[in-house]
Amino acid sequence: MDTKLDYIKKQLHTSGYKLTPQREATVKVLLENEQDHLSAEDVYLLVKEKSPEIGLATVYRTLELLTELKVVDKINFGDGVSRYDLRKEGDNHFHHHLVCIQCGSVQEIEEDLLDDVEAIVEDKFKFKVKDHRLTFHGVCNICQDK
Amino acid sequence: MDTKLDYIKKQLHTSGYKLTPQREATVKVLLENEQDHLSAEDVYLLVKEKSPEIGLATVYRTLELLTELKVVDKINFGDGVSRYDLRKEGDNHFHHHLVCIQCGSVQEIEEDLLDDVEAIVEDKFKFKVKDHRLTFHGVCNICQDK
DNA sequence: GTGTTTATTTATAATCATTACAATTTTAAA
DNA sequence: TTTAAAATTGTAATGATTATAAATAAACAC
Repeated sequence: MDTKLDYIKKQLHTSGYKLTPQREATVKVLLENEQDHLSAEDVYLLVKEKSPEIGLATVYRTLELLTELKVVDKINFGDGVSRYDLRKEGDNHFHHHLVCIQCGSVQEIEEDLLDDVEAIVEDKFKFKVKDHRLTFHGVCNICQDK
Repeated sequence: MDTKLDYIKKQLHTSGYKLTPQREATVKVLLENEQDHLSAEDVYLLVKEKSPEIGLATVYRTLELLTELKVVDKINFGDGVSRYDLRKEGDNHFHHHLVCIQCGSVQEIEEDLLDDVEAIVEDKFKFKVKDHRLTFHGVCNICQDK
């Protein structure tokens, strides 16, 4: 059931970090809001509902730690706040995002779109690709129907 | 000779903005440092060398204006500052970037890598693509030779 | 279990990039 | 030139994030 949570716990443990109640609560919030792109403040407020004693700095530190462990990706849509996006277990690259310039919605897509492109980059520029970030800006299907 | 500068001046004018000495000085700095990815603070310091009376707020406002006019792209490499990247005249999308995770260098590439990918996104997700941002993280050719 | 060392958390203060503000200056056009 | 709108300046305010120091909790040897 809770395989994702277990996976993340194991990641923490094997990297030598402790599993504190605060870290567990933060991870649970991320798992319960997988489709959203929460800011640190968002996460803080949600964690606080269940664990009111948590501090904002702890949430920041935990998110930074999870980023380092590649459990989440820290992303930025240009609105001045960092957002955190849970990676799929074993995924080796970022989700791609479709940002609607009319309604602001963010859709996440999982497709492997860049295999060919990465091959070109590696070959032509002798650049060893480890990861990528791809965001499209445009008009979502809902806004197109207006 | 100064076609790019002229082009930008025209863009300002046709959009109803005035060509002030501060704006011109800012644009010149961007043109003289095309390969770099300058932060607002970087631009401010460079402009100040030639035009010491300029204010930081003016640089911020000018860069914002140029972003709006699509003369520059505001980009973010996750280090807490926005950087500004001059677009090629008539270009309709962002440069792509190769960020080296070892030495931190940023290489800019101009290739049209995403035409096929955009077609897939438009078709499969009914998302009308207007622009995109693509960054690769990996190891540059210099660091590979170590 | 007790004590000890180290990691973690907390609350708050500090930092840093960016934006807002009010007063002043400049621009462009009548 | 006069004038009205636009732009700039210096500074203050904002807001996200990070650093700090004291307190707490965890792991581990004995």
